[in-house]
Amino acid sequence: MDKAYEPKKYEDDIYKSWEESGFFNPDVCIEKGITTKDSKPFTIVLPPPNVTGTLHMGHAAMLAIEDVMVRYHRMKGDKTLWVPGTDHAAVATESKVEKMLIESGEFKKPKEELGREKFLERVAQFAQESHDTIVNQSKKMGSSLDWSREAFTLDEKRNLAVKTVFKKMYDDGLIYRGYRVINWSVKGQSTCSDDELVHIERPAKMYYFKYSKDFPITIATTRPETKLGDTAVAVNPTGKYQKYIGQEFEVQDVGQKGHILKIKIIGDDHVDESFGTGALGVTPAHSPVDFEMYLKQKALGNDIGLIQVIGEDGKMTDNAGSDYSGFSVEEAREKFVNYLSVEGLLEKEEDIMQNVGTSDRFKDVVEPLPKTQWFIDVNKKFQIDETNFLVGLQLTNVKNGEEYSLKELMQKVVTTGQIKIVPERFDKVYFNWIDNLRDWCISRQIWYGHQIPVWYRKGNGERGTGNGEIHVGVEAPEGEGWAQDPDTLDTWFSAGLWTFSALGWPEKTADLQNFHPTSVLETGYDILFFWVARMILMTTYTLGQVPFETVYLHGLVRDEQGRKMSKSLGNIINPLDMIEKYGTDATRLSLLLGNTPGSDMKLSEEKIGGFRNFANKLWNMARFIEMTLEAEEKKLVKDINLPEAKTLSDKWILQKLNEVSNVVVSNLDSMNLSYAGEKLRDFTWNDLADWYLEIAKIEGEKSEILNYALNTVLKLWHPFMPFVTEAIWQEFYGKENILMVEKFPLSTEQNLEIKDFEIIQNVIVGIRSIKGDYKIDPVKKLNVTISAGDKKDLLSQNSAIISKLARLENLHIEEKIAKPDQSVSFVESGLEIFVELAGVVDFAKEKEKLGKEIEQLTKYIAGLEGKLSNSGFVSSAPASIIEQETNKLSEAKEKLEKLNKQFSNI
RNA sequence: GACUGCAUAGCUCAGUUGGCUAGAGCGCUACAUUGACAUUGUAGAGGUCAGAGGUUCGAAUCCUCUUGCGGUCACCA
Repeated sequence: MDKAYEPKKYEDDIYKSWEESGFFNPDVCIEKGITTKDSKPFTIVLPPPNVTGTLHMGHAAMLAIEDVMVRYHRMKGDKTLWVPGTDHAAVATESKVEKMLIESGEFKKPKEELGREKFLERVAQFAQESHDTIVNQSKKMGSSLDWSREAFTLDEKRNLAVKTVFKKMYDDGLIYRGYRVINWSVKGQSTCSDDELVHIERPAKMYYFKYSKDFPITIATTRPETKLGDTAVAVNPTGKYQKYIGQEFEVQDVGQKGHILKIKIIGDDHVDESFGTGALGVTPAHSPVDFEMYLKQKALGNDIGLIQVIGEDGKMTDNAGSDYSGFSVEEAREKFVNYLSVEGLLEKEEDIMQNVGTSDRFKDVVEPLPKTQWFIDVNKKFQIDETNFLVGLQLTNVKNGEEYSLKELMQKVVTTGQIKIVPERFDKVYFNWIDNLRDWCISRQIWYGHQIPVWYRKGNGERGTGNGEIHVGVEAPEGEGWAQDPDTLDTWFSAGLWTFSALGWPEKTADLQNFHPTSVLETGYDILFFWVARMILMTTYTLGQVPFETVYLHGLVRDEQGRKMSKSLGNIINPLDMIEKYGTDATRLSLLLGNTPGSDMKLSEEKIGGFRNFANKLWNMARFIEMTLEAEEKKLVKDINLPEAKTLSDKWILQKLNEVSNVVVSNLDSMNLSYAGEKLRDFTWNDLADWYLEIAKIEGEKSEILNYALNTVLKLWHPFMPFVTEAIWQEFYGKENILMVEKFPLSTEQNLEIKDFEIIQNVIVGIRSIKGDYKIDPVKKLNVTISAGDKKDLLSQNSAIISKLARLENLHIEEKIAKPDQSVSFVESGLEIFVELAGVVDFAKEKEKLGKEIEQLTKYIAGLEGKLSNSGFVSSAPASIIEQETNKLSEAKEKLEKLNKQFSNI
């Protein structure tokens, strides 16, 4: 073995050997007897990265976390599957390619110049390249994904799933075509859903004005130009303007000569008297709230009308009047405000802070516009019909024939605990989101994505705005004159089907039977709504199953100052660079340890470097063990049983090893990956390397235990650090033996008494501390005398260890012995340890130190005594606690007695 | 505005159902160093667990309030 572990030398070959073994594929594992057909399944579908570029640290964290879970379960013998895939990411990818084509100078308006088909070819080509990069990077991370099952959200199989679900929802009346005010991105020339809006706060002006001199009510707005399309003024039904309700005004010359507004006064509870002027100018075409009011009035038989004054291009329409038509919103605003002020209609301008919705993708402020679009109705009830489901109805407390809305179903599976969210606090966030959820606009006016499976003819406009024939189906309709809706679906529609579409639905595949519902959905909390919630919606509706049993949410990876990593800040840590520099295992550990689910993690290069050191430490421990065995002319054995403990230290390390195995198992089961890893690191470095390996050098003849401990530790570490552990394993046992599919050390009941060893440790540490305190060269060998009482045999049996590790010249152990001259002492577990320090003992210092210790101990004893004499404590505390406290007290008292004696002897 | 998270050593964080003289890693200080490892070892310093009340025999842990910093959602014209 090399002196230092060099990740680069091993990683690629090892990954290749895993791939060649076929063990990423559960079918192969069954074939080779690693698991069985009937074993418990463990499934994760990878949150598919967008094909928009390369992987970042967030992806790396995701891959690392999921790979730990997957490798752990595979080693446990579960039928384990991790399905890879990528997401077409519709808008994100399309706009990225468009931008690239423009930047390359090849095109000015790529979509126009190329046409739909050619443009999509370009996008597909880019997506393919991105995909290849992503796959390679995922492999670099060591991800044990089953590549034979790879899926893409826009491939044929997934397209079939999308069309099938669309049709089903349409037939159930859950997907409908509706004329609504939607969020329009002028820049992107497409709708976006409510969830894709990012609200930003910005300064704005609030204008107070009247439509005309004789109009009775003043209104307030931040968007005066839209007021050219007002059709009503809403007032509180019981407020100060109550008397006007029902009146209708024909206002002449608004904004320009001849522009007439017909304004009805309506009552609406939504209007808050204390805000603005207490009256609201209703612009049904350009505000979702106003549109709701419009619908409400219409339902009451009062059609107030709707006038669209802003077009899809963000410019004023003819409806705004000839003076405004064709002007930009900003220009029109200036013009109209100027008009109002000249006419004396403007009462007040006020500077305010305003929240506006911007498109997350296109970064422009969205324009609310009325358009006919496709929506998913989240409130409409539908009947549960178990014959629709592949494997029947599997939702807790949901019965066949009952009626649910999609919202209710989404709530139900979490309230019943059928889906568990980790950390739990995100339950509330989830429910809060559902409570505020409105119908989901799913149609997008872009080309890259699943084209809506709807065809129109005769009397229908391009997007079916008329009342002609319509065909919704998986296949195109037969006959002449049909045209498919040119729009595509929101990328989250297909992503919502991911757990089951990736497993082959709507075909009745074996994978669906075997691996769905999936076990864990692990992803960043930032896409809880976008994706996780929508998968729950789609899967419960389509399959009558939950998509997954547990949602594990990780936090965002931030820089060491806690800032988001971004190009503009220049603080991006690239996972591939870190892998190159420190190795994959170190990079993985830095993302796995030292954080908790759901909270953001701060990452620094230093941290990664620290774990590189650890990987090397593990390597060198293995190297040492190999050399030790060689020296003893022993061979490392792969399948070694629990060896017999010959010495106290053996007992101790075997017990510790067992304890840490149990901790790792139970914490991996409860998904505390970080805690499991930290405990394992502490054991490996502190107990095994720093103590036991040092003792092995002294006691010798430990080949079996060293062999056993190393094997166990490599297995325990494998899910976290697959490469270095596998490298060591194959170095020892040959390339035909693959650690990845070895049996994970399961928890056992073993209870060896290790207290005695801890006494030895404390004696050693105590002596070392004295050396440190007196600034004595660690190499200098000292004489130590121990007054050991009934522990004399124990200490004598372990005197070699004490002498060596504490670097002693002579060690005298007696049952009872007086303090030698020129010595300092300490008390440990009833022992008095005297360290001879000829010439350097500073009695004053010694006395001061002892005094401090006595003082502290006295306080401590007083506290314990107080506790134990407190009748409340004695009567209400559990017996085990009382016993524990009693023991503490007697130990402390014994120690105090000895310290007092020493103190008076100085 | 509603909801929500966080505040523990210089830094990053553990601390699982209340039972600690409050821990780890990094950093810092001192010392060591030829055969597993300087990507190392040994030891040390460093904390009124944000503040104030409360519940309890017992609070870093539970409750209330205050302060500071985040996050998510939201139709206030």
